[in-house]
Amino acid sequence: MPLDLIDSTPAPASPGPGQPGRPGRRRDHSRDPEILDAAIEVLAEEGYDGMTMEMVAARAKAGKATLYRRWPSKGELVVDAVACMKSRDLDVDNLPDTGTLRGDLVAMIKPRTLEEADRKMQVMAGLMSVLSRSPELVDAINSAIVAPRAEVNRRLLERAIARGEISAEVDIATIALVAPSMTAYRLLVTQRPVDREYLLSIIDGVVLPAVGLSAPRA
Amino acid sequence: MPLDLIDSTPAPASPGPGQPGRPGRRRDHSRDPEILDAAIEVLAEEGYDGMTMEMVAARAKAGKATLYRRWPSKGELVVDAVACMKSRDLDVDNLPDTGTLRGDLVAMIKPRTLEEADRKMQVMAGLMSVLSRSPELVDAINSAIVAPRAEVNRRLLERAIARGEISAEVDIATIALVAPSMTAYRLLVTQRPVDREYLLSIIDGVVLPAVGLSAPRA
DNA sequence: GGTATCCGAAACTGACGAGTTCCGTATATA
DNA sequence: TATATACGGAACTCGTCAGTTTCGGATACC
Repeated sequence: MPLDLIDSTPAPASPGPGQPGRPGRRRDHSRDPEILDAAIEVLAEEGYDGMTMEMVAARAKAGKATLYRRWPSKGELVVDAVACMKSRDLDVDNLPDTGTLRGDLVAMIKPRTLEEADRKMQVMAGLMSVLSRSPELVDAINSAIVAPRAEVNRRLLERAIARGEISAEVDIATIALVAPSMTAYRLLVTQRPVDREYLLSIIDGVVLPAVGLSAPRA
Repeated sequence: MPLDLIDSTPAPASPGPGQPGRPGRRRDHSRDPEILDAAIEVLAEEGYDGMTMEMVAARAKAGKATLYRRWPSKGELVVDAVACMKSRDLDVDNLPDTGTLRGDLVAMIKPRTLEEADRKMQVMAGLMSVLSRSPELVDAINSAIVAPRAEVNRRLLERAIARGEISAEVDIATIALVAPSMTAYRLLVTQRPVDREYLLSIIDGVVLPAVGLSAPRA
């Protein structure tokens, strides 16, 4: 394995879109998203080492040369693809408010969301063994996958405190990690499905009791 | 990637230690443990795809040919190595009893245990991207790494119920997964250390509140 | 001591994949 | 319509690694 995910050279004074020396310099970046999406798909299915540039090119109906015209290496393509994976999902500043913490948490369980989380975790799994050698990949994954999940829960918990539903003494930071951690573990480690039932057992069996609430008609 | 981790042929009617046709058939399996240990080490450091048979052989001070004399393929060596990784650690039927759930949980935090869990998680990470293609690897990992961790917590929780310290209504199965899930997430996904402090925040911030107990002088 | 067997080391084979080069074509500008 | 550019596709180089073969040396058994 050529384990330098990223070439250490700090970018050759980026030429930019309009190059001086020549008049007609047009670079068509319109197909970049297709390529990045293809990379994510292959990554989720095959993992970093299993993914080949040929697979990505084929999936994006592009030539391998085109990939190398845009990204200097497989590693950089992957980092870019992960960084561009930020979800079309719910945004953190505009979460629906059901009036109760349990309602808010349960409202997060939607097929669309589950499916997207699933995909992200597959990508995660495929990159796992490479993470320890690539700080930039760790960063990309953190801001695209890891951070958003905990942030949502943190907001919901803060709101519950604000409305007086739960005590301000609870360890929000840690509790916000419970669901993300347990779903990731379920999916990655034990290889079992994260379905509505499992999520409800986390909410009603762990999170709510931990903040001093109880599930409805237990 | 040659993604047939295991050759599908079901073992050719295992010759066994004493072969009939020939008189002097001796197979020295005394160095198998060294080789398996070496495999685990390399696996933890490089991941499945990064691990080469040459690395394992060198680490075990053995010849590559010797490896292939004992295991038919890299995949089978890895499955075997993982299966033989069951810890020298505390056994599940003989857990120290401190008299309180918190005491029991905190007593599990020992450098020795942390370190071993760490190693296991590194191996886990290295195998992650391969898991989806190898059911036998999933099984091996489950019984060597995953199951024991939750089992310990389940026992401690049952004991707490038995002594009347916590209610029998709590969702033991799910709560027993909290610590394993959160430590795995911390280590694998967020790449931060699982130290005493983090473990205490799980115990005092999530587990104890979830079962209706509270941390000492919060 | 003779013999059979297993050992570690090293050379070898074959496949595969990253990255490069080349070529015929499509397209946008002029 | 002429020209330049980037395109997809295919052929190429080159390193690496799984798995095999070969060999000289050590060791247990007779």
